[in-house]
Amino acid sequence: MAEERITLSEKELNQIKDTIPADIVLDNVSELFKIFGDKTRITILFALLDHSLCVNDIASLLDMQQSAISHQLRILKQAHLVKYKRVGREVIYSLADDHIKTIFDQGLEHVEE
Amino acid sequence: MAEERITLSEKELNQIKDTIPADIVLDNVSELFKIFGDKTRITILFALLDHSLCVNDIASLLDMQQSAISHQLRILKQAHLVKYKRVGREVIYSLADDHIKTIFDQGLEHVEE
DNA sequence: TATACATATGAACACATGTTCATATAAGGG
DNA sequence: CCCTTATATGAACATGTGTTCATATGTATA
Repeated sequence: MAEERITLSEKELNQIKDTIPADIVLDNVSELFKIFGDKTRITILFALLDHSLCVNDIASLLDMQQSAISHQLRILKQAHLVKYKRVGREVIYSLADDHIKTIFDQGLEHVEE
Repeated sequence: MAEERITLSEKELNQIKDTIPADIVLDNVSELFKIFGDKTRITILFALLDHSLCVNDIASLLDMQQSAISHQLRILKQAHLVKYKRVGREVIYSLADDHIKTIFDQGLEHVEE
């Protein structure tokens, strides 16, 4: 009986390799998801889906210290996921990107299975 | 001049709180994204988008040790992101879910801005 | 300008995470 | 049966991460 070849040849491996996104893209995508992969941050983003909020209100909503929220907002800022404007003493944060909702919806769908 | 109220009242905060998904959902969604938030894992998933692959071939593709790949596959298994079947000595892994591609596409879109 | 309020930030700490190494388990071939 | 190949797994280790605490910065108001 002819042996069934399971392990791929080098040529086949190279063809598959070509279908995988470039290294830099993999870095950026995993970096993006890493940011979503924290409960505090994703809760902040969900809260901002429909409302612009100042830091203290976010801290109240999540029942967390203002400092912890500030640290996380800095991370979200650096990833261009939120934007902000100063209004008097307060700083109002809002979402920077429309993809976020779509990504979350897909995540929710997967989770709800 | 009437003071402009910026900070939200407790009532308003509660209304916003109601729009945020339940705690358990936030746990699950952040857990899901946390899994995507690792370059090795997301590369494995990209490779599996179009092909079923055995462990060694995945290790070759990523140029990583078999052990590291096995550990990551276990995590992907536990999250129901991949499924597997044993074929002789080999174990063939494939994607378990169709949402994955959609989520990745959105992630790529965000990154490519 | 002194004080209070809102936010940001650095250091420290505890905890989580990913890889490696060694080895166990599983299966097929001689 | 023994040997080789394929995969899984536990322990150890180094590194990364999120929160807290203390404090700095920025802004308004008395």
